[in-house]
Amino acid sequence: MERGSATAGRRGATIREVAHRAGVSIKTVSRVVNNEPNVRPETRQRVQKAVSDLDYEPLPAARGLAGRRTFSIGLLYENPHEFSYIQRLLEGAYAACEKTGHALLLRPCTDDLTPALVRQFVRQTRVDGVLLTAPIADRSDVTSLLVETGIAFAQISPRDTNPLWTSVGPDDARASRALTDHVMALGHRRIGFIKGDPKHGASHKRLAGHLDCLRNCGVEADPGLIVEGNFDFDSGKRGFHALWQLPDPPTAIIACNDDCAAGVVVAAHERGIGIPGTLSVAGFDDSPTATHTWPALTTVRQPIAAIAFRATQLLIANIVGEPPRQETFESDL
Amino acid sequence: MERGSATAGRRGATIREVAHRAGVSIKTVSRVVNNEPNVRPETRQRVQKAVSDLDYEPLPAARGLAGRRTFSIGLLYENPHEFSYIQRLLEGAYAACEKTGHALLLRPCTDDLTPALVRQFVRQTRVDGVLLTAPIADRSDVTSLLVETGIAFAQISPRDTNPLWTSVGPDDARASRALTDHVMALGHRRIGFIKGDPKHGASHKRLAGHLDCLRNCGVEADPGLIVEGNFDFDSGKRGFHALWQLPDPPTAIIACNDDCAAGVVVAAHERGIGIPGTLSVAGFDDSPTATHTWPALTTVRQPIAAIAFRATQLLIANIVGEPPRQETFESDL
DNA sequence: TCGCCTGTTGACAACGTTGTCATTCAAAGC
DNA sequence: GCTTTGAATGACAACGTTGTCAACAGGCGA
Repeated sequence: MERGSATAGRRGATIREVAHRAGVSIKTVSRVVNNEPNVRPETRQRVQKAVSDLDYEPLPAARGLAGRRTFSIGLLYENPHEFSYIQRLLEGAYAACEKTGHALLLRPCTDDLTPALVRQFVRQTRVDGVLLTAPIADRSDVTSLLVETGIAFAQISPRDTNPLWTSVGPDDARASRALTDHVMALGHRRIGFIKGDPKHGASHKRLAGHLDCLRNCGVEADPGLIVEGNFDFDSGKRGFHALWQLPDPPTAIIACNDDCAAGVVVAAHERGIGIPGTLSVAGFDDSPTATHTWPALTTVRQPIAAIAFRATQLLIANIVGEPPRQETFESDL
Repeated sequence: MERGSATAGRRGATIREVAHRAGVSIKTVSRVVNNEPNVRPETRQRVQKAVSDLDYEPLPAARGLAGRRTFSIGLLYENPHEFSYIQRLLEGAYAACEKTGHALLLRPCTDDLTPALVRQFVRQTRVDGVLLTAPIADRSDVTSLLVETGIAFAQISPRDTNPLWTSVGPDDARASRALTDHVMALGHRRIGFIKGDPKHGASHKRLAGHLDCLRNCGVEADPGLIVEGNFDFDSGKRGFHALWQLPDPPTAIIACNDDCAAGVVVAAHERGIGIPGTLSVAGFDDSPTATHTWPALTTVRQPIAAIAFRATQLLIANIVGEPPRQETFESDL
């Protein structure tokens, strides 16, 4: 037990250690950290050096207790009836948090997310655990940071599962097999497939499921029918054009998600191609796009909110000592 | 200064007051509140009564400091390139919070939101301030609760502004005038208008702007051309049918948002009506739907992220003592 | 020269909870 | 009847920061 060890351990330096190193009182450190006036520039600089040397970050709980403010903002919003992937995710995660009285802290990211940013987030907020959504769930630099820091996390829809980590996701391969099966039952044999963003594990699993199904049905896969994509509308348009210019174009196209499928539909319309007469289109996600496109897409319903709910539950259980678990959800057409 | 007043003031009861009322030690109260074992059922009950009598809610900061856990979960997600209204809202709010080191706590709501739930949220999380998005921003029961409790808040896209409260929103009336103007410039004179959800201030402002523009152009408004709606896809389909069965149907339809407009487009397609040949359709929001519909909709781009960013900035400024402000953002076609 | 500010710094007591350990009391075992 | 055990309870010290107030130094006007 290295409970009250003075040498800043895993738990991070305290204001007292910073004060000691800078040769000032804790109050002066507090003043510098909070940008208060009446500190000699020279002293201020000395404190700032100590702060960055020790990588000091004030503990929000202590600040809140002493200063009577939490440095947090609540955001109330009303979820419309039809909502997007991320809204469903938030919905599920919040529902699980609410049950146990946990707060849900948001951190929207862009694709230039670095481990340093994650580190800053967890250091600053001191969250008990972190939910990693795809594709962040597969960033090994992020997961290893969390493992090192000893912060619990759960992966949502990761590419690979790890028996040591908590993860929840849909059974993408199975869903994809079912979708391809459905399309083949309609009589299609030349089926185009537009891949999703390679950063997402789902993209690979969906392709694997598709190929699997073709093999099972004794249809030889034509590599030319499989084109790149990245989950967005434009990649659907591009995918359509790539497939349609083939000498022997497909009679059906499966896109890796609904936005992409919508791109296919629009591109086909622009070329005057009848849907579903000449070309059938299917997607994944059951997003609003699927029903708002004309004609409505065939799509796989993914229980996103339920997945996020379960992942959050397992994460919280893991925080209080339960072993990690890996679960999979079924989806239907 | 009623700093350490023993009589639970605005600030809420402490564990000590609960203990006193129940005639036990604070440790026993702690045990009951945390559902720990080894408390006589009778004692437990007595404590629970005191807790509910005093409306006691443990202070997260104190818990966090003493117990070394924060009861909060971080959620990392990557925003796709095209995203919905709420995602843009979160994006903007988070950006402002990040600058000042505030955490963003989420609270998704449904339309049966009660002041009691809001109360519970602010009591439990002790946020410094709250962002109210439309339509919650116009819930006078919610705002008056916050005023009474003395919790700072900012309204995003409220129906009415109040010089005492911080609010930020788009200039809906002006945007609507511009859109109607645009449609009329294309030569349309019989323009259908599908209203938005009456709970949202934007619905009323957009209608007002529309009527305003007609009046300015010397066109008499036909009440039959204005039908009910509620912002969703289905209400667009219903709106279309209502307008199309008129003896003298419109040549253009303006829907109060893009989802609704998408409903119009699909319903028209189902009837085999050419767009934009026979009927023109326009919407609001510049949501993904607008570009993913075929043909692409005319829509008004609303700077949602910027609005949320500014609202959050003003809220934080207000928390530290700045006076409330009301601001408006322009939008373009 | 003597106060009197004003700017800088620190000592110390909150803040409200949980963890640790001691104490009490009743039931069980001999 | 006397110890032993374990459940129930409480006293008290953390936890890491900010608010309050006192102390001190140096500059300035009277």
